Amino acid sequence: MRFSKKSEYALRALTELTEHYGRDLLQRQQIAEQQHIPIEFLEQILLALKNAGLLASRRGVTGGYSLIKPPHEITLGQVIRILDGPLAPIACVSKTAYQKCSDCPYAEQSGHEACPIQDVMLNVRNAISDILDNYTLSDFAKQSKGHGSHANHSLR
Amino acid sequence: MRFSKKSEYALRALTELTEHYGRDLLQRQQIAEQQHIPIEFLEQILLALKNAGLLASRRGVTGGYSLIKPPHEITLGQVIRILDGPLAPIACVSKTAYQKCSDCPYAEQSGHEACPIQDVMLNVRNAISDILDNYTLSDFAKQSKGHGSHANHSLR
DNA sequence: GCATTTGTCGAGTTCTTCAGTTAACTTTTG
DNA sequence: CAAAAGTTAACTGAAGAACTCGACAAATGC
Repeated sequence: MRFSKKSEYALRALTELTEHYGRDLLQRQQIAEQQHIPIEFLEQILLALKNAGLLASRRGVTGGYSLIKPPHEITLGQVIRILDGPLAPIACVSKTAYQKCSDCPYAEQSGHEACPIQDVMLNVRNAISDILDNYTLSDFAKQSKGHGSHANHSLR
Repeated sequence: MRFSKKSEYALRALTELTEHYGRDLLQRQQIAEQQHIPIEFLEQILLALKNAGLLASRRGVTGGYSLIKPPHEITLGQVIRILDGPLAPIACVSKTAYQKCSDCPYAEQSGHEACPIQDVMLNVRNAISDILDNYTLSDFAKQSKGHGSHANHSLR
């Protein structure tokens, strides 16, 4: 039940980019060094984030990447879905990529008796996305600076 | 961010075993047929559950498996950890299998400035285990019978 | 305009895990 | 002792994770 390195690296790279938001461009190499991420691997992560519309880039000697949207509009859920796919722990409870369980004996019978597993897993999915879809990059940056000042609106 | 088939099959097999708790033994084959699980794969799952102390077994012609503990004492969290390992989405927030992030620039510095990622991921981990460690096999069975009667104590 | 520096793109590589299979056991019962 | 069950370990094929490489395209600046 792990997130991939891709997601983790993406979040780390985005914290760097958040700190430079509205100011200057950051180059792959700078990010890679700051965050100890293999540069060629980071490259494809940045590309994915760019294709997803989160980053802008410029080529050439003064090139680099920058956030294209304000940090408080980018949620961790968005980022992780870009790199790892849906958050749901099993496919039959995914909102973004639902798939009927092929072999579950409870799946889609006529009387549509609820699958007990599906029921819990939906709770799990919702708990995860409640946190990750309400936590933005700006929350991130706040915390890494003034450690402790974060409101923690993801847990009651 | 998915649970494995092993975990899913384990939960499905355990619902069968829960229904027979305190009565008779269930054989691999019966479980496999009821739940459409490949029998040889199911076998290693049942073995893992047995080695973890959840099941008893008997060999021979009248053999089979049975729950060794009452269903209300077995949580889904226990089961999933047996087959999939820790629930934590990244290793540095696992209670059962903590590992220091090797490359994270925030990890364990002298002033131990908190890692912002670690902070959110700990919330995620706790949200998941709040659900899975409080949901037992007996909750499961209740729901698959009288669908809808389950108290749902895992979400507020 | 050519060299240098950066990003872009596609493919390849290595390693591990997932999901399932096979085969050689041991134990129990009739 | 044969048949039916569980036990154990090893094996395999496919997929995914985590990088790596090489050729290319655009921007800069002398």
